[in-house]
Amino acid sequence: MSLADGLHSGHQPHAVGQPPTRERLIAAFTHLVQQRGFAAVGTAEILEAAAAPRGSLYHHFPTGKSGLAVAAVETLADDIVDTLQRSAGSRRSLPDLLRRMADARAAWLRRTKWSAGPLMTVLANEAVPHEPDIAEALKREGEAINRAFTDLFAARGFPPEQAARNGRLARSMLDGATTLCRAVRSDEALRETGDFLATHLAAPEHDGA
Amino acid sequence: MSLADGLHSGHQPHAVGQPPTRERLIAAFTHLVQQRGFAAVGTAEILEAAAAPRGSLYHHFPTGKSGLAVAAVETLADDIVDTLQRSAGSRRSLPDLLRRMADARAAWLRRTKWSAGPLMTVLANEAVPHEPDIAEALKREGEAINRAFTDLFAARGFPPEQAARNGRLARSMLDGATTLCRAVRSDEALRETGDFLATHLAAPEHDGA
DNA sequence: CCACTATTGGACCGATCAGTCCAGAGGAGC
DNA sequence: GCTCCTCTGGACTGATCGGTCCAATAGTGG
Repeated sequence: MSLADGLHSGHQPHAVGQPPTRERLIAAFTHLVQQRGFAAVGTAEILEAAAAPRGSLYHHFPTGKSGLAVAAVETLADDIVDTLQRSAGSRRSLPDLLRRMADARAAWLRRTKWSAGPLMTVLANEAVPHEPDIAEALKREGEAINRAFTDLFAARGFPPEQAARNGRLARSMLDGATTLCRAVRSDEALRETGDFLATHLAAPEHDGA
Repeated sequence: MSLADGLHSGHQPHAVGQPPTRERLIAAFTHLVQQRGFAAVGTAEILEAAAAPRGSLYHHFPTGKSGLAVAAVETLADDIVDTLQRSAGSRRSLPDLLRRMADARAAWLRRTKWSAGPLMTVLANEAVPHEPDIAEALKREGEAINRAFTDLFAARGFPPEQAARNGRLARSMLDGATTLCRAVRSDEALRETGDFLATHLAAPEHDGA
């Protein structure tokens, strides 16, 4: 339901080489909200960035801005889960994979000059109490991502319970370090987190619970 | 410069038993922004919660909402640093202290029904790129908190470099778990993080860097 | 070629936004 | 008691907000 579902009936009147309006809206929303947050980004700005008229937004997302947010969260979470599944099936070692995740985030922060944060983290910090649809999407997709992390650890030989725990820990450590790095404008915490994940979370545990 | 600095000259015309306007504004701002974010909270709402007229806001904070945010960040960070310093001087063990921090956050999230996040995390996720004053306050106060965490580890016998690293890791893990718990509306990740901090970060390291 | 429907384009709306301005209130120092 | 100055109270403003509405457009199946 998230990608290229336009095959149930004809009619894709967008210029070739350009993604259809719905996807341009999602991309523009994601980009802007990652930088400035949900409430601070107006629909006019999203529309302009997506080069779409106002009517299109409310055609594709009848519930408006919050519907767009839900779609953006779903799209992004699908991407993340896909990437994690591909990682789980790859031949790389777990320490290597975890360190690469931290490195990738650090590189992203540096590239964007610390101006962008992870979409779901950004939304979780402002939309939880008063936007039920977004809160539900965050919960649902967040759990899906946690499951993908769990599978990653399980595929490397961790027993189910430990895999689930370490998956949650890895995710929250990466997100926490990302936010801290953003606040302090330094990638130090992410580099340390990568090291720490690789050396302390990646090997099946010796001690008990 | 942050508390009870009204002694340079007379004139505190507020009703006894009620904090002065400036502090009521900071408290109202902090409370509201922790729940819904900086951009989503309007000045009118802050004013109403603080029972203050509009003129007072721009009297105490000539730069308006962002000046209020800076003061709120400074006030809160001072509190956090104080608490950490008191912890460092206490007789409690480091594992105990770390676990208590995680527990305290979990209890707070449960009490607020997952509707509140840490002020600095909330602001870091929306205000960094386009509000230079707030960004600077977050950087400055964030580093002060990191230093307080460092001192806590150093006071328990960690060599300086390890203390700094573990301090940053502890902070980012706590913040990351808090955000994740908020998104998923469960305190599981925070409880696991408390355990993990206590068992893996609290004892001076055996292995090299 | 004729509906039909999905999509676009944009005018328009009331509400709300952050911020300005200034007239007083009222304690403090002389 | 007069002056001074901090602080309050609130009317006001232009801009912008998210959302509604509908006419025009343009592919598609019949």
